[in-house]
Amino acid sequence: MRVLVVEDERRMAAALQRGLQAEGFAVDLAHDGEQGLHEARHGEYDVVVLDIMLPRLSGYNVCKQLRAEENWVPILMLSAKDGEYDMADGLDLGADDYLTKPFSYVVLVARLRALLRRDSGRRPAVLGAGDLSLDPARRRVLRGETAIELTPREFALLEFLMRRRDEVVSKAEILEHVWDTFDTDPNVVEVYVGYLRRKIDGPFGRNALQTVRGAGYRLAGDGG
Amino acid sequence: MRVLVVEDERRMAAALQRGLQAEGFAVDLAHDGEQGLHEARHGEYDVVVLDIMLPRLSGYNVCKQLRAEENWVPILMLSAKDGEYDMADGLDLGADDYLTKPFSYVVLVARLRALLRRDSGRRPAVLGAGDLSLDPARRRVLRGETAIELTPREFALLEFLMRRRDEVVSKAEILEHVWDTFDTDPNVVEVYVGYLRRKIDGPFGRNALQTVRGAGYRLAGDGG
DNA sequence: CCTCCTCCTGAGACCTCGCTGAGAAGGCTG
DNA sequence: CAGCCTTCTCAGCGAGGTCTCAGGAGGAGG
Repeated sequence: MRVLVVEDERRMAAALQRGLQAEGFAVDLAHDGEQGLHEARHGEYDVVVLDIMLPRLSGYNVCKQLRAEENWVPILMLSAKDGEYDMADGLDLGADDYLTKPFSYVVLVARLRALLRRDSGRRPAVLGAGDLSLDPARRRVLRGETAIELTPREFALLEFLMRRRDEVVSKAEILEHVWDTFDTDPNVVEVYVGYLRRKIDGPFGRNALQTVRGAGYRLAGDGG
Repeated sequence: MRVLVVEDERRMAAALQRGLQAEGFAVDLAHDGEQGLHEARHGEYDVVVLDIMLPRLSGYNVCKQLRAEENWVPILMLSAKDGEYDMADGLDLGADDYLTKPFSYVVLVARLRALLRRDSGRRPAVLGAGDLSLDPARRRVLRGETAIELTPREFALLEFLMRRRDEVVSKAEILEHVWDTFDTDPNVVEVYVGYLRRKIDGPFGRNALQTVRGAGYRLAGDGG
């Protein structure tokens, strides 16, 4: 899941970046309104966290501009408590949610998750593929009744594949969303696909995670 | 435990915040009905204290709206003595308890604790996990028959984990709910988990409080 | 059948995360 | 003020997780 954080205050931006990355998000930063608008337009983000008080172009205007361009990426606005802007205005302009500073970090994460859930047509809380199931909130994976232990990286990879089950996803795409880089050796994806297979395919070789030569990987919707 | 206080009168709001914080609650404020509704919807509160007389949207309507949305967070209503609304109306609308102003601060805390204890009537007064039990009201912890002495911080941590037993909770979440901060060094959580383990795992090493590397901690429902 | 290329995998280096003991700081009690 | 308790910080360590590398299997194309 890719998040764009538009925030001029460096310390706050860095703290958000670290925190969200720890939660498994891929985080990009923009430090003023113009840069933020540019990134939001061209990057493919699942959600944007947008401060209101920004140099060059206020978050208020960034939001207005994006909506005017028919860009409906979910936006969560941040405002200072005594801000000159009323938060209700923010919602009127097309923001999906707002938080007042100082806000709690866990609340931010919870609301981001809520936005992501809402946006994609009320995704079920638990992802499934055949008798394979993954619960992002509880961070749990089951094959039938038995739990499967995954490392953080393995979990992020499986979650990404399950969200796009039956689709072929390229290694570049996987690197971008799960590793948050694009110039890394794609071999690391192969290695982790290998790890995952050993864990999710169970004793008698299913084939949940298929290789599509020259194109990428596909997670079979029936779980193999 | 997180509390949302919706109260427009600044002095009263500030007093409640200070007082409840001293009791170990994490307190957020909202100053009008709309803001309160918004916060209650999106924040993850364990209980909401809701004044009836509010600008923009009455507490009465906030409560009605929340219940209409299937949001069952425990609500304690506050009303002025001569209010136009009857408390019975409040309870009809789905509030869980009410207090008439002027109320005694001690009574307020007691009722909040009561609400948390029953958690809208679905949870027992005493939290349990195997032969581990914790009584929030009496501030007492037992492993089987033998009492365990905990410091306030240790107790708060264990209570939080027991309320969410079997779930994986991140260090950030723990910091948020038990320490009421989010940019603190997470090491303090590790240290306190260590303290707790030494006290609750007993002489021959159970494993009630499990580490989920890269994700957080889980309190096993069977007590280890 | 041979060659090229993609993908798989075991080994191992490296680094991060979580645990722990030591102890400083602050508050409360006697 | 001394002694005790609680909270929190810090630094070192060990285990576990991540990633790189190189060799090999096997499909695709000639």
